[in-house]
Amino acid sequence: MPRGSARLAHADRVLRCMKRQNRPLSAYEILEDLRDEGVTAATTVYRALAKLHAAGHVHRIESLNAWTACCEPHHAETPVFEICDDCGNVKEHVDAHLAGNIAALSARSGFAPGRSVIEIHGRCSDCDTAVPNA
Amino acid sequence: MPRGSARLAHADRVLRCMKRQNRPLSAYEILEDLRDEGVTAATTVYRALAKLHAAGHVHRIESLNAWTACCEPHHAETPVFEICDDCGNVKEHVDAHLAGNIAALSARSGFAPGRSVIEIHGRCSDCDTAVPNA
DNA sequence: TCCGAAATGTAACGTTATAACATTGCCTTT
DNA sequence: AAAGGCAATGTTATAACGTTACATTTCGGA
Repeated sequence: MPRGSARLAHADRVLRCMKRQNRPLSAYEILEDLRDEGVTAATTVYRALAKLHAAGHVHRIESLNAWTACCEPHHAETPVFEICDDCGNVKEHVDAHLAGNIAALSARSGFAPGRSVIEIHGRCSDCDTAVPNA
Repeated sequence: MPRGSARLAHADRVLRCMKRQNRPLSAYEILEDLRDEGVTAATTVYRALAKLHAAGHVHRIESLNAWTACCEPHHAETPVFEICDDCGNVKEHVDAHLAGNIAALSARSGFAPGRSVIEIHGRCSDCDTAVPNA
């Protein structure tokens, strides 16, 4: 492995790895993917994910204990994930209506909202078409 | 511990334990709480939680890896949780607007929605009043 | 060149969840 | 009463996910 160019690059490697997939990856799956690129420890992956997450480049899917690349840098918006329980594909949305609902609900109950987790499980159109009645 | 009445009761004990708290508990916290009531293994707690969850008596808070008692048996509705990151309190809501917008979003994208996870982190009114600018 | 901050590695540990299999108590049938 | 079934529980081990602590390496700037 190129020892001289190893600096600053692992976070990039992690992000590239995630973008190669269209499904959420666990930190340990990323680790396995990147072993031959010189990443050897879970710690490194988690540190990279923390940085990428802080920078808005990746999201954590709470209901899967897994991580996915952000489709693009929409900074403050709350993402909505549609998760196909069949093929594992995840699609990211930003929906102003949903965000408004959350704000309204919080306002009614006197709650000061911060980050929101919205994850919809189900079947994507491909899988649903393939096996309509499952 | 009453060996004769130990049968069939652990799920009830777990539920009672959860209702004594107004915050989500991890399975291992429940286990510690119930050691002196004769529950000795994580497996038992998880089995009880699975049954209670299937029956709609408890919810899992995905973003906390923890569990909370259902406020009341609203069966098919998607619950919305407001989670105070300060005091740990969790409030459960049912919001028809949110549910409707999720359905609408899914319809637009051809996704067949099943269960949804909606968890709003922030500060409850009590904590927000106590320390308005934190 | 030397220093310090940031990145990484290593190892151990903590937390959450499940698998595999044995055991116990209760209930029904005979 | 004996036998058998069944569901709940226990025991043990392990998988999966995540963090901590500390040493080492590397890079960039004074």
